[in-house]
Amino acid sequence: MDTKSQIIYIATNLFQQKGYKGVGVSEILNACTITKGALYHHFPNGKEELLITCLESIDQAITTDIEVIFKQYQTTQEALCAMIEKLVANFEREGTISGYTFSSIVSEMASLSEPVRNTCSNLYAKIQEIYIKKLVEDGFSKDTAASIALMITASIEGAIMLCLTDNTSEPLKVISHVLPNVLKES
Amino acid sequence: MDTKSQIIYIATNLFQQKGYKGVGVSEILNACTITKGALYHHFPNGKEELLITCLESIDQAITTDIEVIFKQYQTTQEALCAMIEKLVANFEREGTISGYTFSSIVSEMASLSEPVRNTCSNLYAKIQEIYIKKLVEDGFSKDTAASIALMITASIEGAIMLCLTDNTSEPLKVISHVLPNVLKES
DNA sequence: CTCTCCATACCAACCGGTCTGTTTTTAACT
DNA sequence: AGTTAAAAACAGACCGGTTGGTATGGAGAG
Repeated sequence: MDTKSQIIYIATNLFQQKGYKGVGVSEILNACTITKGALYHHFPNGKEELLITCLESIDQAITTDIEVIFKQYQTTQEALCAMIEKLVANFEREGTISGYTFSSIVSEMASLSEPVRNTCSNLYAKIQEIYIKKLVEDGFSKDTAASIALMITASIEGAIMLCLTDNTSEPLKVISHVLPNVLKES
Repeated sequence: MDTKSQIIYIATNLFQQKGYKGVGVSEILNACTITKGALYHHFPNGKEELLITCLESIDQAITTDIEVIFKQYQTTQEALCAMIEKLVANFEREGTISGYTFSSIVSEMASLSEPVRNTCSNLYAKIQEIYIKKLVEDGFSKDTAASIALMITASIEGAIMLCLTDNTSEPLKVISHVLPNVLKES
């Protein structure tokens, strides 16, 4: 793997765990066993440019992953269950959700950097698009599909946060059981 | 208002907006128009002690506020609608949710500081307790009440995050319409 | 005279970022 | 194929500014 990809991969993990300000440039350098010259060669605009690149990398990872799962299962409900199960497994294995969320960055940077906020906004929109598409296939109208997709996104993100605070995978499991109620006609 | 209360009040707002690492001690000092001597007199253990005090202050504010609303309305659903409406109004007035969430601190500090993580965990538990109590009054069993309460908390927190990223109050409004579906028998 | 409360000067550590110089790879020309 | 120039990739010293935190000293109240 080339240096740039490695930087992105490692920095992404760090940012997800500790947020933007929580990770120092030198910490990234140590983790990658590179020096400042390398980092500022690939990311001349520094840390924030790296963050945005990482966010786009997360975007790729999340959306393709979700899309794969959503193609495997017939209904939205089944796909959601499988997806959350994967999140739970991920959490129980690594003690943190890596790769599926970037809430720490959102809540930290939304009020500080417009570019970052925008990138995150597009990311969430893209994820919801996948849900909406499947929901429409399930027979929902476009409007209700959009509402449900938002509800799904919100509750999963919130549940992940509760998992981190409580140090249990329970919240995600509970969400998985309650979400079907949202997938009924309104 | 005495100096200590003022520090807590102002620091709480700053922490909610920018997270823990996002706020410098000197920034707090400027906002309070005090000096380091005052801060470290009232909080000898420094910034983290101040944060935890702020979290407990948020706890007080949130729980009493929610409790007032939940006593005003008959059913959980009505109370929730009123509560979210208040959040929406707050967001549209101030451009940010102040006083009702601390997600930025959670996702940032959960993996870094056990004391902070624990404080946050207790906070969320306390909020859910209010929901659960009302839900049991509505006729739900204790187990399903707990599940629903968690779902409510998660979706609201997630919706707040989406509001911040999208810079709209729409997500909260949508949640308000979808949440009733969760309040049916499972 | 003491104790709470606070102001100020000071500190080492670290922050993100720049700069210059060196190595390594690539491309072109003979 | 061998030589060479240019460009990409990187190393590491250096910088001003800021970080959270400490130590000292003074003002005012009891």
